[in-house]
Amino acid sequence: MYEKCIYFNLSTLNRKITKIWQDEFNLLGLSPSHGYLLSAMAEKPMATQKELSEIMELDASTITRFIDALSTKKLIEKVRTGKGAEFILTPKGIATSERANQLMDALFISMQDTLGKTKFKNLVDDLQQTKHFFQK
Amino acid sequence: MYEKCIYFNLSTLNRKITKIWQDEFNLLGLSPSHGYLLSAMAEKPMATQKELSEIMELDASTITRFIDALSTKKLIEKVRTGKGAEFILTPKGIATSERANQLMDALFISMQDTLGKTKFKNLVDDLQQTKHFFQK
DNA sequence: AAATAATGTTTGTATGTACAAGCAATAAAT
DNA sequence: ATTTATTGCTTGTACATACAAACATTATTT
Repeated sequence: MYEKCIYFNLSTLNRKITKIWQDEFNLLGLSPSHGYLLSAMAEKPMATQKELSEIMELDASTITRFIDALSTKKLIEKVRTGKGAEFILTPKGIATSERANQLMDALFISMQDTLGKTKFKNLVDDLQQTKHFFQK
Repeated sequence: MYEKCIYFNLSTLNRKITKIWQDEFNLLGLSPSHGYLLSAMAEKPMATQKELSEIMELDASTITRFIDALSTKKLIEKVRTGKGAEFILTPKGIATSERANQLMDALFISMQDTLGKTKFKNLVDDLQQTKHFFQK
Protein backbone atom coordinates (compact mmCIF):
# COMPACT_ATOMS: atom_id res chain seq x y z
CA MET A 1 0.00 0.00 0.00
CA TYR A 2 2.89 2.37 0.60
CA GLU A 3 5.23 0.73 -1.92
CA LYS A 4 6.40 3.98 -3.45
CA CYS A 5 6.99 5.73 -0.17
CA ILE A 6 10.56 6.31 0.86
CA TYR A 7 9.69 6.81 4.49
CA PHE A 8 7.77 3.58 4.67
CA ASN A 9 10.29 1.42 2.85
CA LEU A 10 13.25 2.97 4.58
CA SER A 11 11.92 2.57 8.07
CA THR A 12 10.71 -0.96 7.40
CA LEU A 13 14.06 -2.04 6.00
CA ASN A 14 15.79 -0.25 8.82
CA ARG A 15 13.87 -2.24 11.40
CA LYS A 16 14.73 -5.50 9.68
CA ILE A 17 18.42 -4.75 9.34
CA THR A 18 18.59 -3.38 12.86
CA LYS A 19 17.10 -6.60 14.15
CA ILE A 20 19.78 -8.66 12.42
CA TRP A 21 22.50 -6.43 13.83
CA GLN A 22 20.99 -6.51 17.30
CA ASP A 23 20.82 -10.28 17.35
CA GLU A 24 24.48 -10.50 16.40
CA PHE A 25 25.76 -7.82 18.73
CA ASN A 26 23.79 -9.29 21.59
CA LEU A 27 26.24 -12.17 21.45
CA LEU A 28 28.85 -9.63 22.55
CA GLY A 29 26.53 -8.27 25.22
CA LEU A 30 26.14 -4.98 23.37
CA SER A 31 23.71 -3.13 21.20
CA PRO A 32 24.98 -2.37 17.71
CA SER A 33 25.43 1.33 18.45
CA HIS A 34 27.40 0.63 21.57
CA GLY A 35 29.60 -1.70 19.58
CA TYR A 36 30.16 0.87 16.87
CA LEU A 37 31.00 3.53 19.40
CA LEU A 38 33.46 1.28 21.18
CA SER A 39 35.10 0.46 17.91
CA ALA A 40 35.29 4.14 17.00
CA MET A 41 36.91 4.85 20.34
CA ALA A 42 39.48 2.16 19.71
CA GLU A 43 40.32 3.63 16.35
CA LYS A 44 40.33 7.29 17.44
CA PRO A 45 41.64 7.21 20.99
CA MET A 46 41.87 10.98 21.33
CA ALA A 47 38.39 11.82 20.09
CA THR A 48 36.20 13.97 22.29
CA GLN A 49 32.52 13.22 22.77
CA LYS A 50 31.69 15.92 20.31
CA GLU A 51 33.90 14.30 17.70
CA LEU A 52 32.46 10.90 18.45
CA SER A 53 28.97 12.28 17.97
CA GLU A 54 30.04 13.56 14.56
CA ILE A 55 31.57 10.24 13.59
CA MET A 56 28.47 8.39 14.67
CA GLU A 57 26.13 11.05 13.32
CA LEU A 58 24.21 10.97 16.57
CA ASP A 59 23.25 13.67 19.01
CA ALA A 60 25.87 14.48 21.63
CA SER A 61 23.46 13.61 24.41
CA THR A 62 23.02 10.18 22.92
CA ILE A 63 26.78 9.66 23.06
CA THR A 64 26.69 10.54 26.75
CA ARG A 65 24.21 7.70 27.35
CA PHE A 66 26.25 5.25 25.34
CA ILE A 67 29.40 6.17 27.21
CA ASP A 68 27.63 5.63 30.50
CA ALA A 69 26.61 2.19 29.30
CA LEU A 70 30.12 1.29 28.18
CA SER A 71 31.54 2.53 31.48
CA THR A 72 29.05 0.54 33.49
CA LYS A 73 30.12 -2.55 31.55
CA LYS A 74 33.77 -1.70 32.35
CA LEU A 75 34.68 -1.54 28.70
CA ILE A 76 36.03 2.00 28.97
CA GLU A 77 37.14 4.44 31.60
CA LYS A 78 36.25 8.04 31.34
CA VAL A 79 38.72 10.76 32.26
CA ARG A 80 37.30 14.22 32.52
CA THR A 81 39.77 16.86 31.26
CA GLY A 82 38.45 20.34 31.94
CA LYS A 83 35.73 21.13 29.47
CA GLY A 84 36.01 17.84 27.61
CA ALA A 85 36.72 14.22 28.36
CA GLU A 86 38.88 11.37 27.17
CA PHE A 87 38.53 7.64 27.34
CA ILE A 88 40.68 4.63 27.79
CA LEU A 89 39.55 1.20 26.78
CA THR A 90 40.02 -1.44 29.42
CA PRO A 91 41.58 -4.75 28.33
CA LYS A 92 38.05 -6.13 28.14
CA GLY A 93 37.07 -3.11 26.07
CA ILE A 94 39.92 -3.66 23.65
CA ALA A 95 39.00 -7.32 23.26
CA THR A 96 35.36 -6.46 22.74
CA SER A 97 36.14 -3.77 20.21
CA GLU A 98 38.11 -6.33 18.23
CA ARG A 99 35.25 -8.76 18.32
CA ALA A 100 32.93 -5.96 17.24
CA ASN A 101 35.15 -5.26 14.26
CA GLN A 102 35.15 -8.90 13.30
CA LEU A 103 31.40 -8.96 13.56
CA MET A 104 31.03 -5.92 11.33
CA ASP A 105 33.25 -7.61 8.76
CA ALA A 106 31.25 -10.82 8.97
CA LEU A 107 27.97 -8.95 8.58
CA PHE A 108 29.37 -7.10 5.61
CA ILE A 109 30.22 -10.38 3.89
CA SER A 110 26.91 -11.92 4.85
CA MET A 111 24.97 -9.00 3.37
CA GLN A 112 27.05 -9.13 0.23
CA ASP A 113 26.18 -12.79 -0.14
CA THR A 114 22.50 -12.29 0.55
CA LEU A 115 21.97 -9.32 -1.72
CA GLY A 116 24.64 -9.90 -4.34
CA LYS A 117 27.88 -8.02 -4.42
CA THR A 118 26.98 -5.25 -6.87
CA LYS A 119 23.40 -4.79 -5.71
CA PHE A 120 24.67 -4.47 -2.18
CA LYS A 121 27.34 -1.97 -3.09
CA ASN A 122 24.90 0.11 -5.10
CA LEU A 123 22.44 0.23 -2.28
CA VAL A 124 24.97 1.26 0.32
CA ASP A 125 26.45 3.88 -1.99
CA ASP A 126 23.00 5.26 -2.67
CA LEU A 127 22.16 5.41 1.01
CA GLN A 128 25.42 7.16 1.70
CA GLN A 129 24.95 9.70 -1.05
CA THR A 130 21.33 10.32 -0.22
CA LYS A 131 22.26 10.99 3.38
CA HIS A 132 24.30 13.98 2.30
CA PHE A 133 21.28 15.69 0.80
CA PHE A 134 20.00 16.27 4.28
CA GLN A 135 21.84 18.36 6.80
CA LYS A 136 21.91 17.74 10.48
CA MET B 1 34.46 5.76 9.16
CA TYR B 2 31.57 3.39 8.55
CA GLU B 3 30.93 4.50 4.98
CA LYS B 4 30.59 0.97 3.62
CA CYS B 5 28.30 -0.23 6.35
CA ILE B 6 24.69 -0.79 5.44
CA TYR B 7 23.54 -0.66 9.03
CA PHE B 8 25.22 2.65 9.66
CA ASN B 9 24.11 4.37 6.48
CA LEU B 10 20.62 2.97 6.65
CA SER B 11 19.96 4.00 10.20
CA THR B 12 21.50 7.42 9.70
CA LEU B 13 19.43 8.13 6.62
CA ASN B 14 16.40 6.73 8.38
CA ARG B 15 16.81 9.20 11.22
CA LYS B 16 17.11 12.09 8.81
CA ILE B 17 14.09 11.14 6.73
CA THR B 18 12.08 10.35 9.84
CA LYS B 19 12.82 13.80 11.17
CA ILE B 20 11.51 15.43 8.00
CA TRP B 21 8.36 13.34 8.14
CA GLN B 22 7.87 14.05 11.83
CA ASP B 23 8.16 17.78 11.36
CA GLU B 24 5.55 17.69 8.62
CA PHE B 25 3.12 15.37 10.35
CA ASN B 26 3.40 17.36 13.53
CA LEU B 27 1.50 20.07 11.69
CA LEU B 28 -1.42 17.62 11.66
CA GLY B 29 -0.86 16.82 15.31
CA LEU B 30 0.26 13.29 14.50
CA SER B 31 3.38 11.21 14.25
CA PRO B 32 4.04 9.85 10.77
CA SER B 33 3.13 6.29 11.76
CA HIS B 34 -0.14 7.41 13.26
CA GLY B 35 -0.90 9.27 10.07
CA TYR B 36 -0.10 6.30 7.91
CA LEU B 37 -2.23 4.03 10.04
CA LEU B 38 -5.14 6.43 9.91
CA SER B 39 -4.82 6.64 6.16
CA ALA B 40 -4.70 2.84 5.89
CA MET B 41 -7.84 2.60 7.98
CA ALA B 42 -9.60 5.05 5.69
CA GLU B 43 -8.62 3.03 2.67
CA LYS B 44 -9.36 -0.39 4.17
CA PRO B 45 -12.31 0.18 6.48
CA MET B 46 -12.85 -3.48 7.26
CA ALA B 47 -9.27 -4.35 8.15
CA THR B 48 -8.62 -5.99 11.51
CA GLN B 49 -5.67 -5.00 13.66
CA LYS B 50 -3.83 -8.06 12.45
CA GLU B 51 -4.33 -6.99 8.86
CA LEU B 52 -3.31 -3.45 9.68
CA SER B 53 -0.16 -4.74 11.30
CA GLU B 54 0.63 -6.61 8.08
CA ILE B 55 -0.03 -3.55 5.94
CA MET B 56 2.16 -1.42 8.16
CA GLU B 57 4.74 -4.18 8.66
CA LEU B 58 4.69 -3.47 12.36
CA ASP B 59 4.12 -5.68 15.36
CA ALA B 60 0.49 -6.17 16.35
CA SER B 61 1.16 -4.78 19.79
CA THR B 62 2.46 -1.61 18.20
CA ILE B 63 -0.79 -1.25 16.30
CA THR B 64 -2.66 -1.51 19.58
CA ARG B 65 -0.72 1.46 20.92
CA PHE B 66 -1.31 3.51 17.79
CA ILE B 67 -5.01 2.76 17.87
CA ASP B 68 -5.16 3.90 21.46
CA ALA B 69 -3.54 7.14 20.42
CA LEU B 70 -5.92 7.69 17.52
CA SER B 71 -8.90 6.93 19.75
CA THR B 72 -7.71 9.32 22.41
CA LYS B 73 -7.50 11.99 19.73
CA LYS B 74 -11.07 11.14 18.67
CA LEU B 75 -9.96 10.36 15.14
CA ILE B 76 -11.40 6.85 15.22
CA GLU B 77 -13.82 4.81 17.26
CA LYS B 78 -13.06 1.25 18.06
CA VAL B 79 -15.75 -1.42 17.97
CA ARG B 80 -14.78 -4.73 19.44
CA THR B 81 -16.34 -7.61 17.51
CA GLY B 82 -15.70 -10.87 19.30
CA LYS B 83 -12.13 -11.91 18.76
CA GLY B 84 -11.28 -8.97 16.55
CA ALA B 85 -12.13 -5.31 16.26
CA GLU B 86 -13.25 -2.80 13.69
CA PHE B 87 -12.94 0.91 13.44
CA ILE B 88 -14.89 3.86 12.23
CA LEU B 89 -13.26 7.12 11.43
CA THR B 90 -14.90 10.12 12.98
CA PRO B 91 -15.50 13.15 10.75
CA LYS B 92 -12.35 14.64 12.19
CA GLY B 93 -10.58 11.36 11.42
CA ILE B 94 -11.72 11.42 7.83
CA ALA B 95 -10.57 14.99 7.39
CA THR B 96 -7.23 14.22 8.98
CA SER B 97 -6.70 11.13 6.87
CA GLU B 98 -7.25 13.25 3.77
CA ARG B 99 -4.74 15.78 4.93
CA ALA B 100 -2.33 12.95 5.67
CA ASN B 101 -2.72 11.67 2.13
CA GLN B 102 -2.06 15.12 0.74
CA LEU B 103 1.02 15.39 2.89
CA MET B 104 2.34 12.04 1.69
CA ASP B 105 1.85 13.18 -1.89
CA ALA B 106 3.59 16.47 -1.20
CA LEU B 107 6.51 14.72 0.48
CA PHE B 108 6.77 12.34 -2.44
CA ILE B 109 7.08 15.27 -4.85
CA SER B 110 9.47 17.08 -2.59
CA MET B 111 11.76 14.05 -2.36
CA GLN B 112 11.62 13.57 -6.10
CA ASP B 113 12.71 17.16 -6.54
CA THR B 114 15.47 16.95 -3.97
CA LEU B 115 16.97 13.67 -5.13
CA GLY B 116 16.08 13.70 -8.80
CA LYS B 117 13.28 11.67 -10.27
CA THR B 118 15.18 8.60 -11.41
CA LYS B 119 17.61 8.50 -8.50
CA PHE B 120 14.69 8.70 -6.14
CA LYS B 121 12.76 5.96 -7.88
CA ASN B 122 15.78 3.70 -7.98
CA LEU B 123 16.43 4.14 -4.30
CA VAL B 124 12.87 3.44 -3.26
CA ASP B 125 12.68 0.41 -5.55
CA ASP B 126 15.92 -0.90 -4.12
CA LEU B 127 14.73 -0.42 -0.57
CA GLN B 128 11.51 -2.18 -1.38
CA GLN B 129 13.21 -5.11 -3.04
CA THR B 130 15.84 -5.42 -0.37
CA LYS B 131 13.16 -5.55 2.29
CA HIS B 132 11.85 -8.77 0.80
CA PHE B 133 15.15 -10.56 1.39
CA PHE B 134 14.43 -10.48 5.08
CA GLN B 135 11.46 -12.22 6.59
CA LYS B 136 9.53 -11.02 9.54
C1' DA C 1 -20.51 -30.72 26.46
C1' DA C 2 -15.72 -30.37 28.15
C1' DA C 3 -11.05 -29.93 27.05
C1' DT C 4 -7.70 -28.18 24.01
C1' DA C 5 -5.88 -25.51 20.44
C1' DA C 6 -5.61 -21.59 17.59
C1' DT C 7 -6.10 -16.83 16.77
C1' DG C 8 -6.38 -11.86 17.87
C1' DT C 9 -5.60 -8.23 21.14
C1' DT C 10 -3.54 -6.11 25.20
C1' DT C 11 -0.20 -5.13 28.89
C1' DG C 12 4.34 -4.83 31.06
C1' DT C 13 8.62 -3.75 30.13
C1' DA C 14 12.79 -2.55 27.67
C1' DT C 15 15.68 -0.11 24.16
C1' DG C 16 17.33 3.50 21.11
C1' DT C 17 17.27 8.04 20.27
C1' DA C 18 16.16 13.21 20.14
C1' DC C 19 15.33 17.72 22.07
C1' DA C 20 15.45 21.26 25.40
C1' DA C 21 17.28 22.99 29.33
C1' DG C 22 20.87 22.98 32.54
C1' DC C 23 25.66 22.95 34.25
C1' DA C 24 30.66 23.50 34.02
C1' DA C 25 34.72 25.18 32.11
C1' DT C 26 37.30 28.04 29.17
C1' DA C 27 37.73 32.28 26.14
C1' DA C 28 36.67 37.12 24.87
C1' DA C 29 35.23 41.74 25.80
C1' DT C 30 34.81 45.42 28.74
C1' DA D 1 39.36 41.37 37.12
C1' DT D 2 34.57 40.94 36.29
C1' DT D 3 31.04 40.16 33.13
C1' DT D 4 29.54 37.81 29.00
C1' DA D 5 29.77 34.41 25.41
C1' DT D 6 31.03 30.05 23.68
C1' DT D 7 31.71 25.32 23.91
C1' DG D 8 31.15 20.64 25.66
C1' DC D 9 28.76 17.51 28.50
C1' DT D 10 24.67 15.90 31.22
C1' DT D 11 19.90 15.34 32.78
C1' DG D 12 14.89 15.17 32.33
C1' DT D 13 11.66 13.83 29.48
C1' DA D 14 9.32 12.01 25.52
C1' DC D 15 8.36 8.86 21.60
C1' DA D 16 8.47 4.81 18.49
C1' DT D 17 8.77 0.28 18.59
C1' DA D 18 9.59 -4.79 19.86
C1' DC D 19 9.10 -8.96 22.57
C1' DA D 20 7.10 -11.96 25.86
C1' DA D 21 3.41 -13.08 28.51
C1' DA D 22 -1.35 -12.65 29.53
C1' DC D 23 -6.07 -12.58 28.28
C1' DA D 24 -10.24 -13.33 25.49
C1' DT D 25 -12.72 -15.37 22.00
C1' DT D 26 -13.74 -18.70 18.60
C1' DA D 27 -12.74 -23.42 16.47
C1' DT D 28 -11.54 -28.28 16.92
C1' DT D 29 -11.20 -32.50 18.97
C1' DT D 30 -12.55 -35.98 22.05
